[in-house]
Amino acid sequence: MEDPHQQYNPPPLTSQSLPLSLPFLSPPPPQNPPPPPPYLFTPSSSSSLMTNPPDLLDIDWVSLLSGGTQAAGGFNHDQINSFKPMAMMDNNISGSAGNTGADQEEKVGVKRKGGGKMRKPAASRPRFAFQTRSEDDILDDGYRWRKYGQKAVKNSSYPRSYYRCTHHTCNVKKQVQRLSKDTSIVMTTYEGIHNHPCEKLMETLTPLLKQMQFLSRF
DNA sequence: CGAGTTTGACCGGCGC
DNA sequence: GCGCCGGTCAAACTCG
Repeated sequence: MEDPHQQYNPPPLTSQSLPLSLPFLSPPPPQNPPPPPPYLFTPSSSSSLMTNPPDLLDIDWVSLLSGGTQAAGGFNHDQINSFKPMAMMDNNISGSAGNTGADQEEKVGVKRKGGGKMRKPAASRPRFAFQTRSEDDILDDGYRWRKYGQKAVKNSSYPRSYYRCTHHTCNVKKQVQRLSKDTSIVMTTYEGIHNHPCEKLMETLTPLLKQMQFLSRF
């Protein structure tokens, strides 16, 4: 099948062209009612989304994304070549069988070996795909991931790797695949929204916070 | 020893 | 119905 990712060839990423809010970087704020979907680029139609995201150009996305240093949980944005918002693409991301969008907690009880896809009807989770120009397949986004699978993909000489967020309450997944057409580019697809703070961010901040708490007692 | 990776098996959806 | 394919599971393995 066609690689749907090829349908959109975003321009090289500049400091002006990153999405405002990324679900895998920003846990949903404690609001009530729940916050709007994390993908803030909401074009009038999904067809225009891929070709010309209109609302992305006047914001310093890199600053927003990186949150300071990479060690503090931001991307190494030098790596980021381009992005493609997948949230509107729903079941279009990969696979002739469509994507699962399956929440594990949505399982219908039956446990079996080898899994297979647990489909979740209609309402799929937000998805984002990034193209990064990097020799490393793994983009350091500040979260911790555990690999749970790897598959050779048709029409691609490189396997696709499957990762899950290691946080016990978090169900975010990502897929990583190097493009066979341009082997310097890695396509990373995120699925879902982290419901916890960035691990590295917390690692960085925790000592600082403790020190602040200690000092504030005086 | 726990956490993470590897890898073959398994499953469901889709096209024919 | 069958085969293909993508996604997931889980046992075995590796690593720190």
